[in-house]
Amino acid sequence: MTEAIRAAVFDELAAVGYGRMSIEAVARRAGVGKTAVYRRWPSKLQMVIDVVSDVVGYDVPAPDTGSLRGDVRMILDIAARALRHPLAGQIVPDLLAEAARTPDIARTLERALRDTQRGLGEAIVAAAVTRGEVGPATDAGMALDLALGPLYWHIAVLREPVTKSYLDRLADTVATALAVPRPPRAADEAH
Amino acid sequence: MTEAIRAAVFDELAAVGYGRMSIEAVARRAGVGKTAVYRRWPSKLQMVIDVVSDVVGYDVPAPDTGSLRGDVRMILDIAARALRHPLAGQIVPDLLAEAARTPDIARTLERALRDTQRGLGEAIVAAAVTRGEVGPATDAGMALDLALGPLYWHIAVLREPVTKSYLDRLADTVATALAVPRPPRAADEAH
DNA sequence: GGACGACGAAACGGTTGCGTTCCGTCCTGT
DNA sequence: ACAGGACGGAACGCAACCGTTTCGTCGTCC
Repeated sequence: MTEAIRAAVFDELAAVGYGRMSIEAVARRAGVGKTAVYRRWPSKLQMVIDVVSDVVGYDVPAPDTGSLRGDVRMILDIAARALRHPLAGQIVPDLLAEAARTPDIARTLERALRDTQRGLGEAIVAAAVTRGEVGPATDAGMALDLALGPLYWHIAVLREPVTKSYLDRLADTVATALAVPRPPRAADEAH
Repeated sequence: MTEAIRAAVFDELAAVGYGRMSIEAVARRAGVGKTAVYRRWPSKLQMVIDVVSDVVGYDVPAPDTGSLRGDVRMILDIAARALRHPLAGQIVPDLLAEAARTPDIARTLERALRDTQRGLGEAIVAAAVTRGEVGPATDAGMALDLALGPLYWHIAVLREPVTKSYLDRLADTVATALAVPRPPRAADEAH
């Protein structure tokens, strides 16, 4: 029962988005009376936050492939797989947009994204540091930005297909960029 | 009059999002009767597409600072300035999410983003190639992904402040990553 | 200065969703 | 076998919007 409603929330979110989603429609889709919904959650916002929180409470295992490039490639693969999922691919951008005007949603996504993500980045960079692949001052946050940013941009913004080859090249580039020692600040400030 | 309505569309888009936006609310905000709106556009979708198309018809001049790093930095600055604008920062992610379920919106954004963007990337990379900063096989698409992806990720997804220092480091990293000759494919396939 | 067009305001009937209440049924636990 | 709880369904009054129509008032052009 509760499971049917949770699934219906996802389907409805994907179909019409958070803004247009109505509790009536969720109940209809789940095949339950809306009484059943109101018995569980006091509002649309609370319902969505609860349902979404449940799902994003996954724990991505820190990859350990033995090389920075391999680790980055694995993270890219996991992220790409998630974003390619029809439901997630539709819901994530939607909630992201909604987060800009609903602090509770922003907080939920923040916990989901930033916290789990930060740990991942630090683990990967730390491993690469001990391996001697990158310098000890390497910025883990920047590393993840470099990897996930282009991926998200490609999938969610440009909406172009992401091929294995693209992921390979992206992982290559990111690992290389991080491995290169800080350049001697050639051609500084303005042109 | 028409100008007031256009402005109201933007404000309303930012305030409640495309999904929740109603023509009545737009008319109310613009201080006109909804008759005036319906006289101009047949539907909410057409109205939004028309209004948005008008604005994104800008022409970003191809930067020419004399160095790849400088060109990248300038593009990052322009993009960051645009995304930091309260209206754009709210509206862009919203329309992006809506684009996933409304082909007409997707097409509008595609023209706006991909086409103007592609030209920019190719111009910058071409200039860098003639300067000898990068190899002739450099992928302009990947170059832009590398620059704009992390920026968008940082601003719109992580919602963390983007400092000048961050943009500096990002431009540095991107320029460096592109400048490095393709590595000898060390440690290939799986781990 | 007279005609025409665009305007706002208001109202139309219809739909959808809100959050709540009530009722009759069915399932469960004991 | 019985009691209690959760269920679906229906209806409540209320509000917002839909897209259209009507009407009286301006402003503008010739």
